Parts: sequence; structure tokens; C-alpha cells
Amino acid sequence: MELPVNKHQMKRMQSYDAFIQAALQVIAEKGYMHTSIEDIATTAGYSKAAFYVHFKSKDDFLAAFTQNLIQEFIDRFLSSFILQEDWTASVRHGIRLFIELAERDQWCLIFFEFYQIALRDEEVRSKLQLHYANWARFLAELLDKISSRNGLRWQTDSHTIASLIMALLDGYNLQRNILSAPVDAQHIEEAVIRLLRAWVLPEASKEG
Amino acid sequence: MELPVNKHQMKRMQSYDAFIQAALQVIAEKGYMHTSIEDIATTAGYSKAAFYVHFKSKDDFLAAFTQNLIQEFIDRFLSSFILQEDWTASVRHGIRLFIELAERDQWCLIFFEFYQIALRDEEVRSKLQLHYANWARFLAELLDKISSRNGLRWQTDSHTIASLIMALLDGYNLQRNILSAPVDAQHIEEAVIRLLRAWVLPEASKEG
Amino acid sequence: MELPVNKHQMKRMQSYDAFIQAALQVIAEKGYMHTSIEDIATTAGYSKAAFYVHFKSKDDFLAAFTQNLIQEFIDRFLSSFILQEDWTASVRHGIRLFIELAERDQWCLIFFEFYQIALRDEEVRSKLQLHYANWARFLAELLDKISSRNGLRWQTDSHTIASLIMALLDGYNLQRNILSAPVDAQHIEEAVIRLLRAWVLPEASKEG
Amino acid sequence: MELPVNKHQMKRMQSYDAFIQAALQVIAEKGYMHTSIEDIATTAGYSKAAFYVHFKSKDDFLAAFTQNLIQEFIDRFLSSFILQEDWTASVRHGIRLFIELAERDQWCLIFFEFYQIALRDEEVRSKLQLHYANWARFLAELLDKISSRNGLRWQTDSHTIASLIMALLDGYNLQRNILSAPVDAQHIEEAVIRLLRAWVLPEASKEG
DNA sequence: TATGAATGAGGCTTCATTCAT
DNA sequence: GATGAATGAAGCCTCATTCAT
Repeated sequence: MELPVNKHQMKRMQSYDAFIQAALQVIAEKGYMHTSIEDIATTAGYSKAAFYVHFKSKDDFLAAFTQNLIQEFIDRFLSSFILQEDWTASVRHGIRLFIELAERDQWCLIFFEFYQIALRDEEVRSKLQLHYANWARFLAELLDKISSRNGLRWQTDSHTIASLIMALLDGYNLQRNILSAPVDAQHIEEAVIRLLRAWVLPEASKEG
Repeated sequence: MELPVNKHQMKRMQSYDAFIQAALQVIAEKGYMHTSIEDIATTAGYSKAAFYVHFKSKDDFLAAFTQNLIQEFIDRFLSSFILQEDWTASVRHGIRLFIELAERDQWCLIFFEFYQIALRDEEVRSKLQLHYANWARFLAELLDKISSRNGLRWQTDSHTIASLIMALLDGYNLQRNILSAPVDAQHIEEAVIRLLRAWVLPEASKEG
Repeated sequence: MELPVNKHQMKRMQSYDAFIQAALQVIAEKGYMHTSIEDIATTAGYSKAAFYVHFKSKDDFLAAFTQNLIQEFIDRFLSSFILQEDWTASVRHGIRLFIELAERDQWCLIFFEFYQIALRDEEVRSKLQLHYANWARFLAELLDKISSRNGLRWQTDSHTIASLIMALLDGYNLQRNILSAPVDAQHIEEAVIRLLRAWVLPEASKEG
Repeated sequence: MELPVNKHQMKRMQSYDAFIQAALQVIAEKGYMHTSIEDIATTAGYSKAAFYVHFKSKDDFLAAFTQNLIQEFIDRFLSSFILQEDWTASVRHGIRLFIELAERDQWCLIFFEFYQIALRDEEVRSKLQLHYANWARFLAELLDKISSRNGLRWQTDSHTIASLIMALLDGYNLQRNILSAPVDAQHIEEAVIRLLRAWVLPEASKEG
């Protein structure tokens, strides 16, 4: 991901990106399981053989693709998320953003499929686990920030709370996208806020 | 599922079951994506051709297998679940049972993979959706039972609450099994109970 | 083809015939190439295994079927054909009958397919060759009868003439059934009669 | 059918032709029905997978092969056929050429098998029908040429006569190749010429 | 860098046939 | 005589991958 310095490198980056973008599109449409290298190459506008100029094998590609996927998801989230004055507003804003991103371009489906792949693929697994850990840490830090700003104290450690909230969000995405249950997103926001309140030590509770 | 009355029927049932059980084992191990009919047949101790005596095609098998999977999961749950006097005990018992079942024999992994498959396979999708709806209904009825027994009133309709609890459980299973996050199951029980308390109308609250 | 003398033999004949008839129907519809034993058995109302009670193998069946086909074709022709006073009437009547039979129940198609099979199957070939020879002989005798009755003399030996007429008829059937050319049957009658006249020694010609 | 301009195109044409030629050989030997892609590929000296580089499926191949078969047959005929001064010589020459070509390399057998296939395969059928129509037209034009050159007039329209002659030739080929009847080719020539004479309007007859 | 040609391995499915009942 | 279960062999096709250009 260095900056290109000559024409060869420019070209290389162009086609590399074309493959990644094409894969994103095809995988969203047909699922990784049913996506062949031919599919990706054709969509990218290159030949199958060109694929192997960039990636040693399909597994190699998978790793690169996964990395890209994760990075882009985080980038998009962070570039849109703004901490609000009112902590409940922050929570609602964050949840909405998360769900919105997950749904755009079928990313959610792709992620769930990659969770699946992670089961059998060490490299994908470690990448996703890191990704997940990053989110958990980000959320835990957010909770700490909230608590210190609002003079709250969590009854349970913030990392555990973060994990549970992520579970709820993941489960919700699963329902929405795979099981197509029509529970409104607003209920999720409500539930998270109630959960957070329920974890606040009673005596310290003086909401911001 | 009639009882067999002659040797032919005996044999047929035996081999059918052998295929289903073999599939369960192989799919848990390698994932459906990487499971060939050869794998299943060999594991079952039969020839590939024998597979086609029972199933018209791999898709046909998938449908039968999914149905079986769902049915067995429910059967096992219901045959072990006992409503407790104390509603929190009921909730804890149910959650523990659910998680335990999901983990035994890698069922959880299989289910998540089938959610994935459901995305592209109409038949599997409809079966899983029905399965999900059944669980949601079961849970909602349980909540109603709890509320009437304990003189509680839910602030939100019980079906929505049921859906959110299931989201939490699904998300938790995802973490545990796919992302291998080590949050303890007990935190989930805690969270669910707190959530339920948070949804009880304050004035009616006189816990059983 | 003996008369049955006991129940076993009765049953045997019944199912045997059922297989032959079923085969006739299925083969006419899908072609021998695409007809499986399963197809025949199912259409006959028996199991695949029952097929092997009557026929040692598919090849064995093929021989029996071919024999039956030929026999029935001849039987039908001979039971309908009536020698006319006027020899041209005889010829026209015979040709019409032949074409009609060939078309009924797609027999023509079946015959052409069996010519094909004969290429690679010794047994079928010898049966069809015998069948063909019989027709040629029958026709030659007919020509002889005509010539003696009408005081004609064929310029070429009657067997050769018979062969050429059969070639014309076969070729015509090919066109009609496989190439679906719409030449009217009446032209064939015309052509045959003209051919015959052309072969009559001029001096002897005094038509009946 | 452009001339190849680079090595890739050279190679492609080479292998394509190898497949077609191999198919011609194998099909002549074993019949299309019993010819597998493996057979063709092995005979051509390539792998099965290479077959699919050129043909999307066996059906697709069938269409290409049929087209090639027809084209080559016509090309060979036209490149050898020379219109003679004497019309009977033309007829004899044409018939001999036709029979000779049909027999070389077992083409006749292949054609008859493809007539068979045409019954169940729309694409092959339409190609063969076109082929047949072309022959009929060619023959009819030839007849017209003959009549105008020799001041004859056909009693029946030339297209019908052409069809009947083709029927005779087809039927003759059938006999020769499939039923192995030993009638001499010369009888066919004789018969065709007599038929043609029989169709000439008496008054106009002043043979060339 | 990019490509067309080629392939080995493997997957799904069909089918003629056997055998115990 | 008739059947359901089971199979080995074979067929069609896909796909990740390599290689010469």
C-alpha cells in the first residue's frame, strides 16, 4: 500500500484494486462460496491469469480481501462517527451508523460469510479476531469515556459490557439480514441503552 | 417416521439415518461447503450411488438435512427444559441449555453455516425462518407465562423482547464459536435478566 | 411364445408383454438411446429388478424387442394387404399401407434408430438384415406375380428392382420423418409405377 | 475461419481442428452415442478440460461438429463435381461422387446417426434440414439446367423430382451401409436415369 | 504486466446390474 | 415371480492453477 512511484507500480495498484473491488461486488452478489476466480477476473476486466500476477493463490487473495474488508469498514465508521454531548445520543448514533454500514452494499452478508470461512481458515480467522478485538476495545474505551464524563460507574467491567453489546448488534444483524425478522432498529437502541443503565451502579447514577 | 414393519423398511431407515448422521459429523468437521457426497457416503459406510437412493440430489439432501437438524435441536431442547418456580431460574436454565446444546457436536457451527446457505437457497431459508419464528414464539409465550405468573407487565410487546433476547444469544454464540471470545456464559444470563427487569413496568414490579 | 399352461406361465407372459409394450411406447417417445431400464420398468408398472426376471441384460432385451418389432410390423402389413386386380392399384395400395404403418406410433422412427443400433450390435443387425431380406423377397415375388399375371417381363431381375423400390421407400420415410420434407406420398406412388414401367421390356408391355 | 495471425490463434485453431478430426474418427468408429468427451479428447491428444476451452458443453460441440460435417461434405462434393456435356453422364458422375463421398471415412454412417440425433435435438435438426434443403435446391437447379440445355420439359416440378432422387440415394446408402445389401451402384444410376426419362414430357424428348 | 491455452483433480449424477427377501 | 436396496463404472462438467508468449 506504498505510494506508487513509477508506471509499473501504478498499473499494478490499478489492477490490484480492480480485483478487490470486483470481488466485493461479485461476492456480495453470489457469495464467496460460489465465486470463482473467473468471476472476479471477468468482473474486474482482466484475465484469470492476471489474477495470479497479484495473488499467489485463492487463499492468498482471501487474506488480502479480508484485510481490505475490515480496514474499509473501520475507516468508514470512524470517518462518520461523532461523539455526542448526551451519551445516549452517542449510543444511538453509533448503533445507527453501525447497522447502516453493515447493510450498505451487503457488507453484513459478506461479513457473516467470512465469519464462516474463519472457522476453517486460520489466516482469515486471526484477521477477523483482531478486527473484533479492535471493535471491542473501541467500544470499551467509549464506555469508559462515557462513564468518566458522566460520573457513572459500570457494575461490570467495560470490556465485558462491550462484548455483550456487540453480541446484541451481531445477533440483530443476523436476524435482519439472514432471517429477515422485521424488528425495528430503534428497539435495539432502546435495549442497549436500558442495558447500559442496568449496569450502572445505582448510587452513581446521575445521567448526562 | 412410522415404525418399520418389515426388513426393507428397516434397512431403508438404517441407511437413511446413517447418511444423516454421517453428514452431521462430516459437515461439523469440514463445513458444508467442503463436504462432498463422496465424503458423506464413505463416512456413512455406503457407496455414492446409495446416496441417490435416498436423495434425489444434493439440494434435496440439503433440505432433508436442514429439516432434521432443526427438528432434533428443538426436540432436545424441549425434552430437557423444565419451567422453574423462580422466573430468573427459568431464564438462566433456558439460556444454559440453549448454549450447551448449540455447542454440543458443533451444532452451533452448523447452524451458522446454514444461515449462510439460507442466503442463496430458498428452501433452506424458509425452513430456517420457520425454525426461528418457532423459537421466537416459544420465547414470547414463556415471557407471557412469566409475566402472568408473577404479576408483571412488559413495557414492550413480548414478541419484540423475545426477538432481542434471541439476537443476544445468537450474537453470543457467534462470538463464542466463531470469534472465540471468552466472555463467560454467566454474563449473558445476567444481561438477559437485567434486560427483562428493565422492560418491566416499574409499578407492577414485584418479582417472583 | 407358447400358449401358457399354468398360472406362472400366464403371469410371466403378462409381464413380458408389458415390458415389450412399455418399451415400444417409451422408445417411440424418447428414443432407445435415452431410454433406461428404469423408464421401461416404470412404464410397464414393474420394478427394475422384474425386468431381469425376463431379460438377462439390456442387450438381451434389445434382441427380443427387435424380434418383436419386426414380427409385428410384418404381421400388420400382411393382415391388411390385399392383392388387387390392377397391378398399379396393388402397388399404390402396398405403398400406402407401408407408409401408413411406418408412421403409426412412430414406428418409422424406431426402425431408423434400430438401423443405427444395428451398426454396432451384431444380433440386432442380423435380425434386421433378415427382416430386410424378407421384405425384398416378398416384393420380388410380388413383382414376379405381377409380371406373370400381366404378361410383362422385367428388364432387370426382380430382386434388384425390389431392392431399389425399397430404397426409395426407406429414403422417403427418412425424409418424411426425420427431415420433415413435405413431398406428398402420391408422388412416391407415381415414381414407383413409372420406375416399374421403365423396367418393363417394351415389347411385352400390355398393362393389366 | 480467418487466417491465423499470431501463435495463440494458431494454437487455438490447431487444437480445435484436432478435436473435430478426433471426433470424426471416434464417432465413425463407435457411434456418437458411445463416444465420450474423454474419447474425443484422448484421441485428439488433449485433456478433457481442454475440450471445454473450445466447446461450452457436449451439445455445443454437437452443433459445431454437425456444422463442420455438413460444410465439408458439400465442399468436397462441389470441388469434385463437373457438369458433363451429356446429361446422363452428369447424372452418373454426380451419383457416383455422392456415393463415394458418403462412404469415405464412414461419413454415411455418421450422417445417418445424425439424422437420428436430429429427432431429439432441435439445433442439429435445423442444421440438417438446411443441409438437406440445400441439396434439394442444388439438384433442382441442376435438373432445370439439364432441361433447358436439352430442350426437355419435366412433367412434375423439378423440386419434387429432386426430392425423390435424393430419397432413392438416401435409401440406397441406408441399404449399403446399414443393411449391407449388395445391390450394385450402377443399378442406382440406371434407375435415376430411367426415372428422369419417365418424367420428361414425351413430345419434348430429344435427349442430349 | 497481461493473456490465451491447457490441465489434474475433483464434484455431481446416471445407469445397468446384483442380491437378499 | 417380484421387489427394494445397493453398487461400480462411467459420464459431464468446473475450477484453481501453470506456462509460454
